[in-house]
Amino acid sequence: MPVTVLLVDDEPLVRAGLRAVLEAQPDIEVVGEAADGASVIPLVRQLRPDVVAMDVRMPLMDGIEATRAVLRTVERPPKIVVVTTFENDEYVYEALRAGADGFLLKRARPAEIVHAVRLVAEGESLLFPASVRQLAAQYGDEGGNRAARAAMERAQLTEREAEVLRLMTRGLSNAEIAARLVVGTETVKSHVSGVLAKLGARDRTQAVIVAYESGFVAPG
Amino acid sequence: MPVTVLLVDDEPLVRAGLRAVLEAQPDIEVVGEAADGASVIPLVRQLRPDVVAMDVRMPLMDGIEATRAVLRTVERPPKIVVVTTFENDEYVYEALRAGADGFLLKRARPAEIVHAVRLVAEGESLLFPASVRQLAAQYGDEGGNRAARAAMERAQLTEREAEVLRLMTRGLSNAEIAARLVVGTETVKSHVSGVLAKLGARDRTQAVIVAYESGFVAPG
DNA sequence: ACGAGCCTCCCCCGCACGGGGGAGACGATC
DNA sequence: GATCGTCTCCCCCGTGCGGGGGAGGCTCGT
Repeated sequence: MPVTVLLVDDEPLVRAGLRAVLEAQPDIEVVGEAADGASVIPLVRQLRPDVVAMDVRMPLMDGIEATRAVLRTVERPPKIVVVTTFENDEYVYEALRAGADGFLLKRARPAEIVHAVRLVAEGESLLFPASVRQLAAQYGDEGGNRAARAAMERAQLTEREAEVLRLMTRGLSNAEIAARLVVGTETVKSHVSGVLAKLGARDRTQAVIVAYESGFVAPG
Repeated sequence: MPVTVLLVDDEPLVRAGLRAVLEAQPDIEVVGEAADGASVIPLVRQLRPDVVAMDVRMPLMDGIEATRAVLRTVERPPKIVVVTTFENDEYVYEALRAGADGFLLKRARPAEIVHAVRLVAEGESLLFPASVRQLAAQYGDEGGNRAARAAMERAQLTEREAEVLRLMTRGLSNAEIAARLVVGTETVKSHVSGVLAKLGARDRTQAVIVAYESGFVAPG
């Protein structure tokens, strides 16, 4: 069975572009389109797509609220890929926090867009795909994954969270961090959860990766 | 209660040096010395030290075998710090695989030696301590943790293990790696275990750290 | 023909991890 | 005084993770 996709973008041109790219694939099928976030939920219920490609900046209801709404109200919700123009779009981060499964740059090459859709359909996170890394390098990012760096910058970790993250990047367990900071393990878990949520990471390993990619810690 | 330490080194001079450094601390007590690996086990049973500072290169029984023997035959075994002269001592890696809790360079500054003993006594791993990082940088290591790099070089990962590690550094879970490589999750677990053992890492997070520190993967 | 190494998959098991809640204390801000 | 954010700690709960075994098939080299 093909991967079914619902496109959500206020610009018809973008929708057409995405449709052309995706429909060129035999295993991907665009089952619907929406021009604003408000019409997403009924369409999702009706069409039950595997993946929703959602613009972040839209009139009426933006991609963040739409993502939240879909995940909250639809059972067995689709995977949501946030589509954006800029790496440094602060809305992307909010959308990821809201539960989106990844993000996609509009200027990405067709093959990368297709790849991204397939990956999230398989249930993978798109926070650190090789394609994004290459893309970042391609557009003149010298050292450090721009996406990861943006995630860190806008994460606004508290002092304590930053300290916990630093210890995570040293390979310490929650219990070890607790001992080091002279607090309870529950407290550390609390901070770790905050770090994961703010970085859009699924587990401590991904958080450490973001830390390295963003330059929060430097190897060597 | 103070941290009790057993010194194991064939050179009396080194033992004296370690003793002098450690005994200068009010919370650390050297409870015994051994000149070779063979006499370690009875001494550990008798003295029940918190930490054993063990040379890797010794006559009769080297630090690797001694480490293995202690961990296998003694219940509630002490923490074991492997003492070595060179970062690139291949025996160190073997000792870590055998279950040692960390390693220590003989040319480390006294404060760092003391720090290391305290840390392992607290139950922390000494694979990635800041002191070692600083030390590596101090001795002209440009970019990349020398210890981590040495670990990677001598790990001799198989092709499959290297591929799995690469996917780990992209933040993928075992199930996701399995899907990507089209194998079972049990297979992935098997490879992950191999990677962890060979790198001397406790969990996938530490493995990813070693990968970054060694230059196995480069951020950006 | 035999062993060595690698890849593959299986079992059982304990536990750290992370999600989802809630809650009290403190300081800053309004 | 009230509100907000931070830090601290607590509960329950599911599961991914990693250790410990084992085992079969494969290729390669002797």
